[in-house]
Amino acid sequence: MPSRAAAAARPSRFSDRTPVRIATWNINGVKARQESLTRWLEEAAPDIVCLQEIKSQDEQFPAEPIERLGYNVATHGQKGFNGVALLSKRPLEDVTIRLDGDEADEHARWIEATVSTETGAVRVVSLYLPNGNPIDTPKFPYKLSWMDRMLARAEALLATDEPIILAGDYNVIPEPIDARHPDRWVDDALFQPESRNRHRALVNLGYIDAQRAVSAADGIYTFWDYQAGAWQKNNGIRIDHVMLSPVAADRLVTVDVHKHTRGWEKPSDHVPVVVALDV
DNA sequence: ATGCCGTTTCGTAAACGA
Repeated sequence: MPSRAAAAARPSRFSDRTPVRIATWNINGVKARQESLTRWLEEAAPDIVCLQEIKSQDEQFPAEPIERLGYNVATHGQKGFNGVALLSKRPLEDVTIRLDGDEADEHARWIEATVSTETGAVRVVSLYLPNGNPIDTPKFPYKLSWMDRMLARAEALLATDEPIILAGDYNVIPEPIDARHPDRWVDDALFQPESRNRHRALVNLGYIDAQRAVSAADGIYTFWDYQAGAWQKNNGIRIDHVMLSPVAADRLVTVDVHKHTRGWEKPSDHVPVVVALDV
């Protein structure tokens, strides 16, 4: 009676509701990836999607084909690069953009919204953390100050009762096991102690790395460079993360990396990460 | 290794990414 055994093994804290599935995906250009995005939305059917690097202004964002699949759309774009978006089958409420702490920062890297569920509501953030390379240029201190601003916002969000989901391209390799060849990243902004320490500070605030809550395995990657046959050699890194507040982590059911999309024609260099929450 | 590849832009070379 394997099915009965599986049902009995299900932790009792989970309900019989269908979990809410929340995804993050750096699509590296929403217009270039329009077909892939539609295909993936149809096959994966996530409830909420956090997109990064849409590389599109709000007016140019191809919302219609996405809305036709039943999604509401909120974007925070800019011309040429950066840009984040939220897609949700349920309405996106109280949408806010930008990260507090630097009025002069014009980069489109942060969008928040509340989505109501059967039992309450969740606050979801789609974030695109600065790359920071090369580290001997102003780009690296910009990354670090941006992370300090993120930590302040993350802490403020914990004061609410709602489960918080901070999902996106963090451009941080948290640990050596998150890279196929960690030695090759020692001079890179993604693997600097200052970057990793700030990511750990997010954990110390109480946020849980959803992937690490379900698996301690190495070899779990979300990005493979277009160059030098990185995908063919499985030379990957794990830099796309879903960070959950304690209340959200208590409801975590599964985490899946949709690695197969990296093998599609004209792929993004990142793949989606999908978490299921019983909320 | 100032390289590799891919997207975008007042474009056909340069900026940006990781």
